[in-house]
Amino acid sequence: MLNDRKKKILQLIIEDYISTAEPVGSRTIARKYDLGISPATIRNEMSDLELLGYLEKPHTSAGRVPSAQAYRFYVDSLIEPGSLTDNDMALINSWYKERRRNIDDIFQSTAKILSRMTQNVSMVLANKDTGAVFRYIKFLPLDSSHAILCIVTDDGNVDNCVVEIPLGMRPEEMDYLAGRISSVLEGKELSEISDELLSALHMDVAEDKVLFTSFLQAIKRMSRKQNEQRVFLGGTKQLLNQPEFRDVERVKSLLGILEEEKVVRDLLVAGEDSGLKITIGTENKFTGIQDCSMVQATYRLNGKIVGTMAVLGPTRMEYGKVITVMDYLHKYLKTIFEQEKE
Amino acid sequence: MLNDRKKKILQLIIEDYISTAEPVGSRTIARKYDLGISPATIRNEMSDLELLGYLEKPHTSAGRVPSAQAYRFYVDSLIEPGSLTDNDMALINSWYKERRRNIDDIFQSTAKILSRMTQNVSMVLANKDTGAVFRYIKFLPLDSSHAILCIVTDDGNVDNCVVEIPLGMRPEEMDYLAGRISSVLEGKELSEISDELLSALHMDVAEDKVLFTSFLQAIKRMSRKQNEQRVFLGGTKQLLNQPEFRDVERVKSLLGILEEEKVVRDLLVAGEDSGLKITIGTENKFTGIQDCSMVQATYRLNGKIVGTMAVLGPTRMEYGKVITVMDYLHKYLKTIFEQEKE
DNA sequence: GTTAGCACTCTAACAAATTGAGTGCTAACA
DNA sequence: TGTTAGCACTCAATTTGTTAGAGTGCTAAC
Repeated sequence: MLNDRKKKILQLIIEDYISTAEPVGSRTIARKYDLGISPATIRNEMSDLELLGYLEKPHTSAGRVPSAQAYRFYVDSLIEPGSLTDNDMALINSWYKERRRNIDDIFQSTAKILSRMTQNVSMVLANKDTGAVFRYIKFLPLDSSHAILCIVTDDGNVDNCVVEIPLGMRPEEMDYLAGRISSVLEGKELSEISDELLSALHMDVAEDKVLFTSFLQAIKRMSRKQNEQRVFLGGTKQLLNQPEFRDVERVKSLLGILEEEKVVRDLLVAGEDSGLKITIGTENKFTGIQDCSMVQATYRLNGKIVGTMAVLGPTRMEYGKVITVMDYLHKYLKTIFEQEKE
Repeated sequence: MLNDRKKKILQLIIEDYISTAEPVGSRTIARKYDLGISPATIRNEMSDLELLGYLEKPHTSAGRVPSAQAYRFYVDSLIEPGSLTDNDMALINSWYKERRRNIDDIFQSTAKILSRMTQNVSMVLANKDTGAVFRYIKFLPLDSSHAILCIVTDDGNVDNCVVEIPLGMRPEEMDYLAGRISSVLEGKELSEISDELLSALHMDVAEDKVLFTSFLQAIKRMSRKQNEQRVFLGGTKQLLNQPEFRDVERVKSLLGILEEEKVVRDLLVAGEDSGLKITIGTENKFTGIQDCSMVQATYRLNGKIVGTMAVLGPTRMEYGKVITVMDYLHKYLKTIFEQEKE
């Protein structure tokens, strides 16, 4: 185990490196932070820390740089939970208010805020299965040959599509049909409306084939939408602010990965189990981001995963800040979602 | 006026520079393209072209580079209309099919395709005012204290929101209210439903204040959505492929501009009048992109502007290819929109 | 255990030398 | 008169050389 002084020195080196991106030398530590010991002593300690695998030298006469192991130790043992400044909180709140018309806007804002606050790329995965329950369908007349089919769920969502009215069908007949379909599906969760159920229904109302096909498509679309996971990215531009990404090639390769929605989704899903997950460098098994770190937080509502958010950046990342921001966003979202459900 | 040989040489220089991004020297031209004249002769011609303002020298002993004037001449007189390869057309068609669920997806795909085919940033502005006409509103029951307010327009769009039912109000009363509002607004274009009209309506039904406010919000939102212009960007990542943007600072500054949706919208609206508009370098009056060129095509349906698409990149741009691609997309969209309207 | 002193190392920054692509001019040629 | 070979000249880019500075590791003294 490291003694207190080693810990302290290691912490200072890590934090200095995080903020400057420059290798840290013994004199820097002695000058900047008053530890009451001379550079030579610090040098000896650093030499030990290097031997123990916590520090690395880019070359003989540069300062030292934290290793992945050092970051791991840092996030596990050294980091102290911080809190946001009032200013930051006010900023976040105002950014959320900027544009909030539907639930997707909230996720989009979260991604944006996360990246702005951390100067890194952010990813938000929204699980949409809110367990909405089918209520009824209804046909609204449009013109002589078309009607609008509305599917109403108990969360107040309405999906609709235009359907053609079969020749000669009267409004009462359509209402009757709507009633029959409704009574069968009433109370079912959208996600549990299976193909079997629908085809059973089909037998029942087979006479009105055209109309039923339209209905089938609409309900399927709605249930798909319901189960859909959506990915929101934020701050891909922020990458360019990080000295690690001064090199255009590196930017390109990372952006290439982020462009593949499927990859991002897999990446996020892989880390969903634990509440807060921090992967440093090669701890992450996805190729292409193994020189990056990722902090991911998954949030649940009544035990169900609602979404997960992550920050991706160079291993030299402000882990403390990231965690603090995520924590705040987490709480903020919680309030919003609970309020949404009433 | 330029004689044929000068034209030919200028064209070769421009095209060589477009494809290599390197200043073009007299020997290169003589070697690559068999004009039957020696480098010395070409040198004399180039010297003339420089005097005439078509060529510029980065420095004494580099080759020469086309001036803005040269590009202008090129797009006006030298460029010959090309056509897409079968391969490209197949690619475009498949990309369009990839994801097409609603009208926005089409615009998004257009932006994506445009950027992929041209290796530059693309912008698509979608005007949404389709001239939809108000038909009627309808309340759908949800639970004892809530209903869903649906606003139906003649194009088959339904906007909906959950409203609270005033205590003690019976369904018949709500239907009556819906009928009254509907009869006043029926047949009006959403964009012409003014505040005055709504407040006049308010006088009329003032007794049901809570419900009416909800309705007001919904109709306003719908009319806003109707007039909304949406901007779709594509291929901001492509920037990094252009040698002109090897410098991270330049990338940052351009991305900064593209991030401001309002700026992009203004930029696109400014060039909407003409069918095809090419601005080269400082011909564009917007600051920040004056070292870029922009090719913009505006498409109309029945005389009304439906949208406009543009490609933004370095002045050294494959104008011919860009125009060809846009032309194809234009035709493709036309088919889709006409089919959409039936 | 701590520290001052010092030789040693290695990069980054700067300067000087070299290379090579390209031009402009001139004189000769068809 | 238009074309071309030849040659001196220019200038950025590359290479090579030099220096300064930051940092280390070791040793000996405290």
